[in-house]
Amino acid sequence: MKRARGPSVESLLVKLRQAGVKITPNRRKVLDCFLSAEKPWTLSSLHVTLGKSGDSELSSIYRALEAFRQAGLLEEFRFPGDRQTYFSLIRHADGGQPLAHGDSAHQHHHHHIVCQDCGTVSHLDMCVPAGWMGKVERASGFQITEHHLEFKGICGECR
Amino acid sequence: MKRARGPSVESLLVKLRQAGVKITPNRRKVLDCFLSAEKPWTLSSLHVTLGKSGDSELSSIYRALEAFRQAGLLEEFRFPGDRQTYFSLIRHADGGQPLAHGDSAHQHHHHHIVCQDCGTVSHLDMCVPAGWMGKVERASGFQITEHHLEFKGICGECR
DNA sequence: ATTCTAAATGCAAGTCACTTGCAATTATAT
DNA sequence: ATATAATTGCAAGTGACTTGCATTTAGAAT
Repeated sequence: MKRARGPSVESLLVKLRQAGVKITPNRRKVLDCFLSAEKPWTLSSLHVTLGKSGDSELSSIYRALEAFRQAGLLEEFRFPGDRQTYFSLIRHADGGQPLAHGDSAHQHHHHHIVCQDCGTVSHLDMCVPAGWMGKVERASGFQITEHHLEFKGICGECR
Repeated sequence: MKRARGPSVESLLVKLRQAGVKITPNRRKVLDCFLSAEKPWTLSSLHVTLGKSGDSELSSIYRALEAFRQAGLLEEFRFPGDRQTYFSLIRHADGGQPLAHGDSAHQHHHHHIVCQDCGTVSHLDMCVPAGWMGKVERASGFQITEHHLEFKGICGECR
């Protein structure tokens, strides 16, 4: 599994401040989860983790996720057949700074891949070829603003 | 929007029979929805449609969808931020016949694109380049068995 | 450091989209 | 025509959020 450099704590806190999001002890703990573990989190997994040590309320975590997402820190995604919503830190192409506005279409140059045996979720630091995206736009007549690509497969361990 | 030829009624009924799925009036109506409308259906949209004319029970439609999916007729997918599960007929690459077993990884050569303004869902009869999928496998160490790609954008009408 | 005020929290209750249990029916094979 | 495994209708249950509201608190302004 590849370890990619994510955004710094400071840049995230600045973003939150700018969005008018207050940093409470609970929210700091939620943020730390995302910073410390190279994996997508769910509302439930955060609640299990933070419930023990930090006894955070489910609804507070929920609202923290919403606030973080609206502030542009998190992206959400799902795997087909899975009821839960996953969240992970948005890692910008330049490794920490936000891209210019309007480039949102290709902002997240990574995707997710989940092992169908052990459930491990791995990041994939590559994106579909830009030229292919152009083909999609021409073929569909749509102007693409977002795309979500998720993989299932069998990881190296399980093979 | 492109109109692609889907599987024939007969081939679908054969598949269901083979899977031990009985064809009841209700299930026939569900199947007809998929055959008549070039769009993904949800449990709820089918219930609204069939509730009026055919007064089908929600749970029966639910179980029909499950049976159809297990028999290999339907695929399910979701759009991030959308709570509902969508279903659409699996349209094989050759336009009606199932592919050889083992080719499931690249069986569904189409994806979906939803307009963020009007909500229209359109099929996209193309798939990521096979060479790129190979790159993904090498980069991740995973053997890919499934991939799901959904787009959001602005359709020709809304632009 | 103290005050102020918009935000966040805890708790409880509500919503939505399924999902299941079970007794009564019914599509199919024989 | 009969047997029987599948399906149905109805009701109840589950999981994952999502919201309302009174109370508390982070962070800005003194």
